[in-house]
Amino acid sequence: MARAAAGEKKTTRTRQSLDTRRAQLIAQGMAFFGTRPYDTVSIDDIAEAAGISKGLLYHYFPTKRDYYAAVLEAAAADLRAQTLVDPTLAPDVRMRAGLEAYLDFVKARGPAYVALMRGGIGSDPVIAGILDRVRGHFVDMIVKDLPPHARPRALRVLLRGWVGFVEVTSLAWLESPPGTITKAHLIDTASSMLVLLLGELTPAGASAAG
Amino acid sequence: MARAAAGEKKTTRTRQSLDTRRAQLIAQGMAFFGTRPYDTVSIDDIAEAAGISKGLLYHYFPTKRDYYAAVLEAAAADLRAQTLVDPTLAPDVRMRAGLEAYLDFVKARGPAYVALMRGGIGSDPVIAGILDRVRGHFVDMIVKDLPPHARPRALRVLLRGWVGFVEVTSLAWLESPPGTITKAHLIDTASSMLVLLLGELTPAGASAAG
DNA sequence: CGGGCAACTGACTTCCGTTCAATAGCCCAT
DNA sequence: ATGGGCTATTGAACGGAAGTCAGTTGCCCG
Repeated sequence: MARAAAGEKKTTRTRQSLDTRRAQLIAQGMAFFGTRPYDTVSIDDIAEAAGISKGLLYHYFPTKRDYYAAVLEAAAADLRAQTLVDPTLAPDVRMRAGLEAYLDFVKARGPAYVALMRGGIGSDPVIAGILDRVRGHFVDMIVKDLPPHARPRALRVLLRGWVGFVEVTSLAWLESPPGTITKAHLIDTASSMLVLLLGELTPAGASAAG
Repeated sequence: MARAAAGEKKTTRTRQSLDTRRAQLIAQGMAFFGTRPYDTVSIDDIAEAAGISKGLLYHYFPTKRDYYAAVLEAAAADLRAQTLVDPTLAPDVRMRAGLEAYLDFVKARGPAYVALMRGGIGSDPVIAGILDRVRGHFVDMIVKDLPPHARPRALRVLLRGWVGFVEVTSLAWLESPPGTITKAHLIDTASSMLVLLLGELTPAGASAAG
């Protein structure tokens, strides 16, 4: 109601399309949540940085947690998109290409990626689900190239472990001083590990049968 | 001030030693943070469950985050203690024993362990540091048994990855329907992976020399 | 037994997530 | 072009939770 000293930037109210605004807010969220822990980022911070009122954020996301989940989901989609490789390539070449794309992605996004993918809010089922699906996606990519397996579920557990191996080495690589280990070495080792892991599984060597 | 209707349970105030109370609060925190996400647990909840006033909790921990960190640290110490193995055993036997102890621990603690170790508050350096140190501890255990390596830092990055492999497979195992994969199979595979990983490193095979 | 140290309390402040009635930019029918 | 309506947008208000502090009381030690 204080209409007195208007005329300065009262009419700055710019109406945006739903998708545009949503995209802006998600980008804003990536910047914040990639830098600071969830509970230290306030809705006011985000609203101010985005140049909108706090209320508007709730027009797009029902809750702070939902907002965070949306941001994380976007980051996950980004990762998936960035690690797509030409499906016509031979499986082993494709795997190395995917691995390289993954490492490039991690390096390019740096700490923000680390922060987001480390999980944000532990033990929230929705959040954990998003991260699980990212790992599941990579497992799918690998399984797609494999001949049918006698124990698909066991296979998936172990492949998920391999994805964990890649994740953790990536983070360690990112945080290690330069010269500690090369990207090529990482790709070589991860590839070998996958080959060896699959080799462990296909023969009758797997002891735990029945 | 309002001393009027006293006499009921006003004198319930029991004075505890610092260590006792602290231990109680940490146990209480494990129960809460193992079940619910960080930001849905209020100090009031914990205080009420512990039968103390909110103010007292701040007498022991300067901040909710510090409290959380202390709880996580305790959980980590617990894990370390539970996975100690007889150092006189042969290295390979010791490794399998450690692996088994780890899996037993995960199984026994179940979801609470998962929730805590998944990180609670993403991107908080203190929290991340605690989890990093747990992984580092396991890497230390492995490295201790190894002959000196030409590239110790690269070795540690990859061993850290192996620990990640074990972590992720453990969680996948825990959450998978029974019969998916046996503990013995997991131990076999993880052991093989470690042997193979070390085999990849020792020979001149590592392409990326420097 | 009484004095004092430290555990303990509870009320208070501040800040943050969430709600909602009111407002105003933009598109469309006329 | 214009005015009406749909909805993006606002800002103020509410409840609740983190953190503070001056005061209180259990307990040990002389």
